Amino acid sequence: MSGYEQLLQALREQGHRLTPQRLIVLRVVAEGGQHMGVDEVFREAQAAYPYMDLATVYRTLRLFKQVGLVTEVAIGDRLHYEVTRPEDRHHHMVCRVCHGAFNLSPHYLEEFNNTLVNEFGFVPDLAHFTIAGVCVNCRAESPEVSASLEPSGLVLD
Amino acid sequence: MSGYEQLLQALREQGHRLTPQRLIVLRVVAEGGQHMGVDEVFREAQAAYPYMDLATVYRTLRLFKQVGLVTEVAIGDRLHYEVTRPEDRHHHMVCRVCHGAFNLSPHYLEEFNNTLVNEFGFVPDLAHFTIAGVCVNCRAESPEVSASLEPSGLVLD
DNA sequence: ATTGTATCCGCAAACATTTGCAATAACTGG
DNA sequence: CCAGTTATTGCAAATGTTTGCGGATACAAT
Repeated sequence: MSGYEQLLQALREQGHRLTPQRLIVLRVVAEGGQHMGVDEVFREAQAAYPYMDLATVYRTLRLFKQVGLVTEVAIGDRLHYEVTRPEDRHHHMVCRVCHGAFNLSPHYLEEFNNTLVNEFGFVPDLAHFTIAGVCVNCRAESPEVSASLEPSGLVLD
Repeated sequence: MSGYEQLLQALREQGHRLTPQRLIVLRVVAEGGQHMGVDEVFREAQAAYPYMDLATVYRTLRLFKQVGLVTEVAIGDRLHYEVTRPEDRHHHMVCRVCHGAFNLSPHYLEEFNNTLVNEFGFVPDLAHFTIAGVCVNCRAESPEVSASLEPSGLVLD
């Protein structure tokens, strides 16, 4: 058993089945490198297996996300996916001006996490999350942007 | 000029027009009290003005969100809206088990905000944001939930 | 008031995502 | 290795959301 099958074994332990379609989707997302949109995943998956259905891609990505195999990132109102690598857990800072994505070490959220647990007994899902804002570069180029726009809400499922 | 028109004046200052449809949508969201879904807003708005169109509701809510008049909250994968009241800014903690929504004072995020600005020059949109997790009650009832599920990603636009 | 102009609306069509269902195939236990 | 059980798939239809466009209308300037 090599490559991604190892990852997928985690699925079986949660009562899910290891199908060729799922293997394909995971490989596509993994090899896609950069964050991939649903349509991109579908195209590549279909190339590898012509009968692949869009609904299957949606269902598979949702499953992977629930199980934690992939991480969902919203970049410029489109959803993207990347495989979750336990060794380099990180959060994303996405610039709403240039749509650039930056990584953020989990360390910065630990304190916040502890506060919520201690004060409210609320255990937040902080494993991978994305935070919108304006990056240094874009602030430098157009200083008014960061002040003018009322920020949109931060959302998760 | 009474009530919500005052709020809507902010629109005009940003070059948008103050239409009766927008007035209605804002009033519906405001009087809806609790976070309202798109369909609920549509139904009530249509009751007040039969020609109201779903597309208009979508467009209006998107505009209001951009301008900061309303805040978008994701509760159990459905989007909900509430009017932004400058006096009681707060964040949301949404339980992924019971879908209950709890308010969180901005105070808890200040430190985090400062860290991002100082360390990375990244100015996050933290005005209203939602964080998923498991609340005290649900943790008490089914202790395994909070541990078993790999959390889903946190997402924003 | 009247007119001009760009925004906005309502409608319909496009696009995106989810769901129901019957057939298929993965896993389990014998 | 085989049969039974149940999750999963592919397809099609339902549902949710966005977009194009011509006509309507809010706002500004006369």
